[in-house]
This record gives sequence, structure tokens and C-alpha cells, in this order.
Amino acid sequence: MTTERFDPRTYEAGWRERWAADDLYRADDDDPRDKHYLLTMYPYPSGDLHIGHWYAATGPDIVARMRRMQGLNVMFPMGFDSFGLPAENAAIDRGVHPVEWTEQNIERMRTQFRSMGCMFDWSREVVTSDPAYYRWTQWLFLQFFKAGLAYRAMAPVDWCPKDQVVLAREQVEGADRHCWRCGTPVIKRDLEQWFLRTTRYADELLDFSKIDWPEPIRLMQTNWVGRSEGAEIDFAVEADGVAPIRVFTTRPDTIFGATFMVLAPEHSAVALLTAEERRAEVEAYVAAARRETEIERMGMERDRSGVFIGGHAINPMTEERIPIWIADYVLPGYGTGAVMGVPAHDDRDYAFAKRYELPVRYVITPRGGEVPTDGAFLPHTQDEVLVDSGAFTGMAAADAIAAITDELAQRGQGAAAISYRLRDWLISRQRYWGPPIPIVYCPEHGAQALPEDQLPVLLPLDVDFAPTGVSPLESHAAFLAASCPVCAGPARRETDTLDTFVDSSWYFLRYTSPHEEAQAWDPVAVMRWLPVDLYTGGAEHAVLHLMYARFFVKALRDMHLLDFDEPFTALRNQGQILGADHHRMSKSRGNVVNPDDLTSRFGSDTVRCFLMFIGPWDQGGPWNPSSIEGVHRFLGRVWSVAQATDGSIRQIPGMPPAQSLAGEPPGSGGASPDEVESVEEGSRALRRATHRAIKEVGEDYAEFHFNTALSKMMELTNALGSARDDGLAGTDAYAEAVEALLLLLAPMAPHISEELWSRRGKPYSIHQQSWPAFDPALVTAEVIELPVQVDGKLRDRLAVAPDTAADEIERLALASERVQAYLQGRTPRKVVHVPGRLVNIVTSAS
RNA sequence: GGGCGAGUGGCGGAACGGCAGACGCGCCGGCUUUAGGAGCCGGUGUCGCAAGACGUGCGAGUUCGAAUCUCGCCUCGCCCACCA
Repeated sequence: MTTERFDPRTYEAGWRERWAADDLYRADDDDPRDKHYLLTMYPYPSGDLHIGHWYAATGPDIVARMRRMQGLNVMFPMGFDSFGLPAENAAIDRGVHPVEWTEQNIERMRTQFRSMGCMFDWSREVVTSDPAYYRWTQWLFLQFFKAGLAYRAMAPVDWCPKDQVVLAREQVEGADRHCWRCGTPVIKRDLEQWFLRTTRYADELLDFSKIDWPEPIRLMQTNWVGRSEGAEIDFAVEADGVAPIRVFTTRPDTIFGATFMVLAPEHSAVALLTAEERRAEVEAYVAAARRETEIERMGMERDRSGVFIGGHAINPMTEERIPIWIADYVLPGYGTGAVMGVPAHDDRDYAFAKRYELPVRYVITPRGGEVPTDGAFLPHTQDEVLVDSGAFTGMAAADAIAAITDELAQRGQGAAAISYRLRDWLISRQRYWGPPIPIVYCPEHGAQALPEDQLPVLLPLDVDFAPTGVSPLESHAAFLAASCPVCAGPARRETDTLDTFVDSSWYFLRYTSPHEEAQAWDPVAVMRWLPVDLYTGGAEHAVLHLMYARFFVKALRDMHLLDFDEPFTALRNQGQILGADHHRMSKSRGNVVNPDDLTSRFGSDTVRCFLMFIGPWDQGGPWNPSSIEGVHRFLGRVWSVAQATDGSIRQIPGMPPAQSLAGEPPGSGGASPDEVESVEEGSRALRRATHRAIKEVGEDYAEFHFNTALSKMMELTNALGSARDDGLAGTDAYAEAVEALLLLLAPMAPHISEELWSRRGKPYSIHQQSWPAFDPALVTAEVIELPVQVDGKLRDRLAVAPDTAADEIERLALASERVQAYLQGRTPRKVVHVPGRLVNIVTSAS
């Protein structure tokens, strides 16, 4: 039999067409088998799929395909996160309307996605900029509004001067506080904006006990929420009719050392407490702090600047008068925006006190230690006791925290308190390409939610996109005109749109019933499919999408719209494929790798396998296609071994002819007893290789260890090559090995496995076959090689059956000539025998 | 400054505390070919003719045994960054 040359281009597209025509990957709601919802983060339709999209999608596709073969009803949907700034920038730069730009890109990316051969269920596709979708994004906003979880407030917010838009705190990155999208340093502005009350769920967001998520992501979210336990303490002030100032501290045990107080420049009591003669200086400082960008404010860190405002407070424990200062190192949004200054035990307060010559008082020392006499800072240590602290002197600091808090509570001057770094999520955007916020402003009745039957609030198409710092919708008269839901009088429509992260906070719900017109989702379908069993995507969303989606689900649960606590039961992060220059792929760097060139040369299967072979999937790495040929050769070998029959023993040129049974069925009368023997031995070895591969590849896939899974399939293929050369090609063991190999390969290389499966006359489709089972009795080798060490150094190997008795193995090890040579007559002190692993003969004293 | 992670051949990377370098790339040699390429066969951690010795960023430790565990240091990457 002659086999055709291996050329994936002759069959790949044909199989994809057939799978699509047959709806092979459609997930049926009514399927009685156990559901498995496997989700990978949907992309922004930027225009072209790059190699990173392939990398991200292939991993979960492999797992989805294996789970399906293992008998689960798998849903693996895909869609597009299609609202957002790039579409609007394209309109500004090139005059293409965002609608048109987005639709063209989606169409193009759909085609590219299909060429990957992933088992996406396209019948469930979701496009967030489609009015049929954003209508329900708006509806969800209204539910949050009615539940008191969406509110509008004037606040100092981060503003990107380039994109002309506010940003959520999570969208400001890096030491220089730059915009996540364009990298421009942000500035602070006071603006009236819409927020979602994420802080209400701060504590619940810290609970990961119900989900299997990677440790780094859990840590990042935990740090982002930033829970601190401590106390709030009231300091009376010397000003008639002014309420006491409340500070937050994690160290109430240091209160006897509080020698001054610092307020954030933005603190509401500053104006009330400023002495007349200091007013000009204070106002100048407040104005300066307000104007500073974040970076400039960072730059002032070394200066540790501040201004004494002239007022005084009373330390509730020492009853001393302490001066009140303002300084920009105290942040308005954290705790109470006011701190007690304890210079001896807080390095920031210490630097401030040094600069302005404020008194340093030591109230805690390491147990048995002395207080510094040179006025130096005393860092926090494990075992500390209070000194110079009234009735609390001598108490362990750890105990004093509770004791002092109790004392203050009894006096009505304080209480234990918890503070969070998490801020509410700023969701309004002054841009066009997003869902309009469904609110109208009535001169009479203020901000009013739009009645649900008026949704969707459609984006008008005829707008001027030039960025002005306010939404382009602001200048659209027809859009602005609305009527008040309360009095029906003329009202003005909200012109800000919603952050795209609002869209992505619920898309995984919409996939369950994407064509639902009367509601955001069909509750029965959501109950059937959610939560997502396994979610994959980039770790860069740790405190963005992944946190927002958790918040959304918890809030919707409390509104009785959902009945589960976490959206994503398990999470796996893929690594990033960097450009060949080790930088992030970007059009501006010109290091983007286009997969289309590779697939047209090698076919999709080779590209998929190569990507999975680069290294551990969660690690990523720089792009280096040098070994793609090797992976292609591997598929070529699969092609050849899968089509070998007993007549096709290859003569290796220049080699002695293989010991062969050419032309004769194996084991038949013509063969000599030796040949029969060797075929039987070879078959047994091949079966063991097959069953070991079945076990290990399945385990590797489940753990996302695709690189080692592929290496094990390569080993099985190499074993098949040798078996063929040894004349085993017509045997049952050979057929079993080939069929197992194709089934194991099917998730990673869906086309070639389908093609070869079909060529063997097996029933369509390989992707609907059951995952192969392994025989536990066949997963270990018949004979194992046991290393024998003398004093930890390898000296010999024993070839023994796995079930050889321990004392027999030890006897053989000691009897070994090589071991005896190394023992040189010494008596072993000890023999360490780890069954199945090694024997170590110890002679030296330890 | 804090937190997390990672350092293994020329390269990508394998190794439940138990044979370091699986699998692949590259390279070397061979077969085939008019030639090149492709394909196939063999070799390939370092030093050494060999026996052997040495080898997982550096330095200690635990252990019969450490790439793996512990401590200290160095380098790189990511996240956070005045959070009281």
C-alpha cells in the first residue's frame, strides 16, 4: 500500500466545513449527560487574531474536547467584547464609524477563529455592542441602581488626559500611575461620576474557599481589597462646635506616642480648624495638592511636606495638646483621611516629625530592649512591650491593641474598626462607544432611572467623535432630549457610557441563552450551566475583570437574580507569548506574529501542537518558531505509522535488512519460532507503551501540561515506528496503539486525527468517540531497571520484574560485581531500598 | 520599599526528596540525491584517549540520598506602592 504524502492542506479545511455543517460542537441544553461549562476569555475585536489568541484558545479547546470524549456535555462558547475605545479612536483617526469598524473586525476574526479548528459553539456567540446585548447591560445597571449599589457622586477621580476619559482605580497601573490603555500618566480631577458599590462586598471578595483559583490571583485580589484591622479613635479638638476628629490606626497600642495629628489636605474639617493667621498658607497647600498629578505627588514623597494649620487636638490617653497638620501623605480615600502621628513607631510619621521638628516619644520597646537615646526610629519587632504608657506600661504590645481599644470604647472615644483599600468601582466613561447609562435628569426630580420598557437606550449613529473631554453624546440634541419618568416633563439624558468591564461582568451568563429577547438570561438555562466549571484567560485581569465578575455575581445573588456565589469554580491562567524581541506583541513595535502565514505553510494542527509544545502553558515565553519543523515532522510520522500495514516494512537503505515477516501475517506458519517470539515480545512492549501513554496524556491534559502530553505522544509514535520496522504493523497491538494515539491526539490536533481515523475506516467523528481507557495492569513496564547506588553514587543497574521480593533485590544488589568492586571489602552499614525506585548501599559513617 | 514567582546543556524545556537533561530544536557523522533541500539511521551536558571525575545561579544546612526541602545572598520577571 502506498500512502499519500503528508499534506494537511489537502484535508484540514474540508473537515472544518463538515464539523460546522454537522453542528458537531453545539451544546444542547436538554442533553441528559453532566454539563461542563468551559470558558475562555472573549477577545476585544482589534482586527486580527494574533498568535497569542491561538495560544490562549488552544489549551482550553484541548481540555474541552477531552471532557467531551469523556462523556460530559461540554459548552465552550466564544464571543466578542466589542465596546471600547479603539473603535472610537479608529473613527477619529480614519473616519470609519465604530459600528462599521467593529463589524468588519469581528467578521474577520470569526473567520480566523474558525481556521484554528476549535470546538467553539458559535450558535451561542455574544457581541456586547449589539443592542440585543447592551439592552440587558443597561437593564442590569438599573437593577444595581434600584438596589442602592449604583450611585453618582462627586469625587477626585483618575483622568487620562490623552484618552479624555476617567478611569477606574483598577485601570491605573504602575509606579507612574499611568492609563492601562495608552500609558499616559493620569491626573486627578474632581468630577461627578457613577460608581458601583464594590466595597460592600469587600469581605466576601476575600473568601476563596469555594473556588480553585491560582494562588497569585488570589493574592493579588486579597492585596487589592487590602483589609486592615485596627481601631477608629476620636480626638477632641480645640474649636467650639467642631466635632472630634476620627482617625484610623492599625496600632492603637502606640497611642501614648501620638504627638501630632495629620489630616489629608482634602479633609472636610481642615477649613474649620485652620487658624486665621495660617489660612493663606494652608489654602495654598491644599490647592497645590489638588493640582498635582499622582506622579508629582509621588515626587513629593521624599519631601514629606505638610503645613501646620494652627489648630490643636487632645490625645485621649495622654490628654496632651497636639498640633494638627495637613500633609499629602495622608490619603483622603483611605480610613478616615486622618491619622495620629506616632513618629517613634511609624517611619512615615518619623520622617515628617524630623522635617518639622515634632517631638518623638517612645512608647514601645522590644522586650528587654532600651529606647534609643539619639532620637532614631524604632522599627516594629515581634516581641514588644509598652513603656511610658500609663496603666498599660509593661503590657505586651499584642495584648495592648485590644486593651487600649476596649478602654477607649468604654469612654466612648473609639472602637475596633476595619479598613479596606478597595474603592468603589467607577463605571461612567465620557466616551461614545459603550452602553449609554439609562438615566435621565429632571430639573424637578433629579436623576431618575429610565423605565425598563424604554430600553435599550440606543447609541445614535450620527455623532461627532472629536474628543472634547465630555461624551460625544453631549452635543447630540435628539439624544439628549428625554422626559422625566416621574412628571413626564422635559428631562436631559445622561451622556456618559458604561465601562466595558461592565459588559464583561455578565457575558458568561448570556452565553446560556444568547437569543433570549424578553430577559437578560433564561433562569433555567443559567441554573443548568452556571457556575462556569473552568475559566481560562490572562492573569492581567486579576483585579479587573476577574474581580468585577465576582462582585457582579454576588450582588445579583443578593438581588435574587442568581443562586450561586462565584462565577468561576476553577481558573487557569495562560502565560503570555511575547514577541521575538521579548517584548509584548504590539503593532507599534512591529513584533506581532500572524498565525495565518504559519497555518498556510504547516496547517492548523502543526501550529496548535507547536504552541502547546513551547513549554508549560501557564508560562508563555518569547516567540521562537525554530522548532515548529520538529512538531510538523512528528505529525508526519503519525501520518506514516498510522497507515502502515504488515506489508509496509521499510527497508532502511544502507542498513542490514530488518528482521522481517514481510509478506506474511505475523505469527503465521512461515515464521521461525524466534520470529514469533520476537513479535510476541514486541507486542507486549507496545501494549504497555500504549496504556502508559493513555494514562499519562489524560492526566497531563487535565492539568494543562500540554507540553509533556505531546512529548509522551511523540514517544508512543516513536515506539510505533520501531514496532513497524520490527514487523508488527499487522498485529492487534499495533492497531490498538495507532487508534489510541489518534484518540489521544484528537484534542490537540483535531484534523489529522479525524483524517487518519477516517482512513482506517473508523466511524465519523473521532471527536464523538469515547476517551480511551487504560488497563492498570499494563501501565508499568515488564522489567524495570533499578539503579543501585553505593553511598549515593550510581554504580550499577538491576533489571528485575516489578514484583521481585525486596530481600531478593537487596541480595542481587549486594552480589553485583560492580557494587563489590566499590565496596572494596567494606561491610555495608545500611541498605536503603525504596521499592521500585532504587537501592542505596551505605558504607560511610554519617 | 513590600509581596509573589523563576534561575537546569548551544536553545525551548523534562524530572511524587531517589538514574539530572525525557521530548524536541540545533549541531556532528552516515545513507539516499547530479546538487541543494526533504527524508531516514546514529551521535551529542562538561573535562578526559580511557577508567573516571565534575555538573541544576552562589554559599551554608537537613537527609542514606537535594534541581526539588530550610536559611542567607545574587540575578531576572510580575504585581502593589505614602493604605496609617
